[in-house]
Amino acid sequence: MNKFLKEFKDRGFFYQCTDDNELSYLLDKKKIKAYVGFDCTAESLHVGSLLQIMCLRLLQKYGHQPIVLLGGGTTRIGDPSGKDKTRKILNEDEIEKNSKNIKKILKKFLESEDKNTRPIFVNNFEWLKNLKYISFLRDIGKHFTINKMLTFESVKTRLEREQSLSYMEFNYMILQAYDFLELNKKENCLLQIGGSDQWGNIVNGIDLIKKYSNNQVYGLTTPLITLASGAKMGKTETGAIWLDKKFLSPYDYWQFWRNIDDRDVLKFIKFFTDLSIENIEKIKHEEINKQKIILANETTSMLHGDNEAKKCEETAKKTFSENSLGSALPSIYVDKNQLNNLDIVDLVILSKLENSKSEIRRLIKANGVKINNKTINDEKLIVNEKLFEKNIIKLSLGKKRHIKVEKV
RNA sequence: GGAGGGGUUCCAGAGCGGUCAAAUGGGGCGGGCUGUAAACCCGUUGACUUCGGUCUUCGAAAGUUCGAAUCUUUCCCCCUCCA
Repeated sequence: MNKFLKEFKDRGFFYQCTDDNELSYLLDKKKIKAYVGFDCTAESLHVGSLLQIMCLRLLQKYGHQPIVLLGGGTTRIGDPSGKDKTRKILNEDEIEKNSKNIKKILKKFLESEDKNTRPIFVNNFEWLKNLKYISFLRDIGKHFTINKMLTFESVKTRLEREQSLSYMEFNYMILQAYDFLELNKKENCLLQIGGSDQWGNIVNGIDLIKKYSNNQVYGLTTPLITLASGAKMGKTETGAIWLDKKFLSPYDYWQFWRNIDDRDVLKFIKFFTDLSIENIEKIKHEEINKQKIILANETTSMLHGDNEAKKCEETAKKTFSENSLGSALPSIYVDKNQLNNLDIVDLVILSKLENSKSEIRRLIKANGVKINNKTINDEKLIVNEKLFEKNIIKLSLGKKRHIKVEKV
């Protein structure tokens, strides 16, 4: 088997392929270009997209060139796959802003000195915006049959549940197929990789290319990742695990990985780090918490850099083992003039760790709020100078939520 | 087109005129145990509060009543069966 494909499988990335053997043969024979599409529905990607990013890194490792397709055009339509409702349509400015920011994030993972593996960024709005309806129907539309389109999972479920599917959304799969065709023509892209929910869309593109230009291209999908607890990857109770530090601090990102369920750790090390399979075999025998720290360090340094990852580890050690403060712990700032006018409940509100005063009062009653590691029992405690140590307060909610309060 | 069943707090799901901010389970949060894990145990889980209470919630609106999640009317949405 081709080496890339072998590692792809060894790491657990593999779910389905349109033609295993042929693809393996092709990859042995030449360096190819392969693409993954990213939605621009939010300003940042979250860890739910991380597996796809890792796929592209793996391609680079074996000398292939990744194409990143930003869905600036298709996001204007909205992918109905896996959704039971039409989602709200974003306006053009938002989509533009999102695609720029997403590109910035992806660069952190994919930037390369080698021009043969340097990522090619494209935005499908470039070609979708100029489509002429009549000629599009004649050239592209004729290759699609409604009969077949109706059998696709995304369409079928909507129809079965009598949830409306607009004609606009119905066209999404055609546009995605067209993207592949366009990339095949422009860049000679031969492979599309995506999550298992994208299978239908990918196959459509392959069929279209076959019919349109008689070229053979391939599709490869990754499994849907579920956590040992049964929850979906990337969404926690407190919110999505964003990749942009504007939305989630490196420290919190590090903590997310540090807190992964025991049963998921090795799987995730394979998924989300660059450590070699042989190396991972050795790590297997390490103590579980050490494994988690490796996972957290590797993932954080890939996104935020080595230095930041080290700071996070150090901060975690200080916070949890030494009851002190580390540099990576997120801070909030309190104006000197506000002191004495602020009670403990207000302070927690300011910290954004909680946003309900009732909840904070409840927490205080349950011994869940600490200042400088001392449990607070008085919900009316006034925040004054005395609480600060060198202009800093360590504010804790429960065992895991900590923040620095700095006086300015 | 005809006949029924239903929309309840984050989710599932009870309540069917006052004792209902609404049973129970799940999830979340806090505490305990531990390893910043899982499992388990305990507590808690609408908002605000001067801790006396106050305000908003049971698909939407209007009504009956001293009093409505519970009754009536209209509307919206889902499900099942028959044609």
